[in-house]
Amino acid sequence: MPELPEVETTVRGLRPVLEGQRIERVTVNRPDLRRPFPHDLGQRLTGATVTGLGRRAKYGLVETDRGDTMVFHLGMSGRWRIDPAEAGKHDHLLLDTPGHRLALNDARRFGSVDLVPSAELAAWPPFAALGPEPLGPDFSAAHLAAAFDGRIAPVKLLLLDQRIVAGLGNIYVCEALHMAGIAPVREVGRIARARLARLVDAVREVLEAAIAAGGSTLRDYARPDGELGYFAKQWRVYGREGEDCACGAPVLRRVDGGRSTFWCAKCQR
DNA sequence: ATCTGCTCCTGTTTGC
DNA sequence: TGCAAACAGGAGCAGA
Repeated sequence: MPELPEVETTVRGLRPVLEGQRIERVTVNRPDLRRPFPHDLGQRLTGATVTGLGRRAKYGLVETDRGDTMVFHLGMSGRWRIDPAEAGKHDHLLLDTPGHRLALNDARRFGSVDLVPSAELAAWPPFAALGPEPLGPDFSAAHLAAAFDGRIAPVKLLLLDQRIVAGLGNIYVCEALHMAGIAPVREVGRIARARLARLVDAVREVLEAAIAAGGSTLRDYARPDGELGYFAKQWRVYGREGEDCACGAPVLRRVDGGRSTFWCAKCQR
């Protein structure tokens, strides 16, 4: 599942083959993913030179010299294939530069591609309400305390709220809560400040470890170069229902609205 | 404003 | 063996 670390890994993988390159050809094999591509995507990208790559939350950013930024979201199954040996069944968008072919492949089509004037990115509706980057300076215990104040929702739910912190998904929220010793169902308004500080540290630690490992994988995530990430092996609770936590107690799983939560009732209170 | 629950999509895994 | 149901889940939205 591409969460922040996987998107960061993807961007880092794309940078050497895209930065400074001219997009000579754009092929749209299918005009939409989760929502339609911009109708003039090909026209606006063809001939443009990529001036930089970046990331905001779980979105990848491809900035061009035309004043546009292509914003992509990988959804659940999205990945960029670099110089694929053969056409993939779900290669929805192809970008050809003088040296490489890039294919955006997304079997489950939960992803998106948009073209946004670079100067208006911050005000672009999907970005306008995003919270701070979890690896940035504005994500702190004080920030969480303010965001959680007076609310009764379970902490896991609010950590998934991109308006509070931008970039966490189901996997890393489960992992960070375990690392911080906080139960997923804990009401946010009843978490002591010191524990929020631990949570902030845990979020940063788990994300940085995942980026260092090259991004996680479940089944269908691949790095841009096609190599599978391997951080999955380091998960403490995610996907480990019934196995022993490091403390010896079993890892538990519950499902809310079709979404799984993994935790240890002994370590997390 | 907050919260719950549903929808989208399809390849893979699980269960009978 | 074969087929159906479950499962993965980010984001957006309706409705209470």
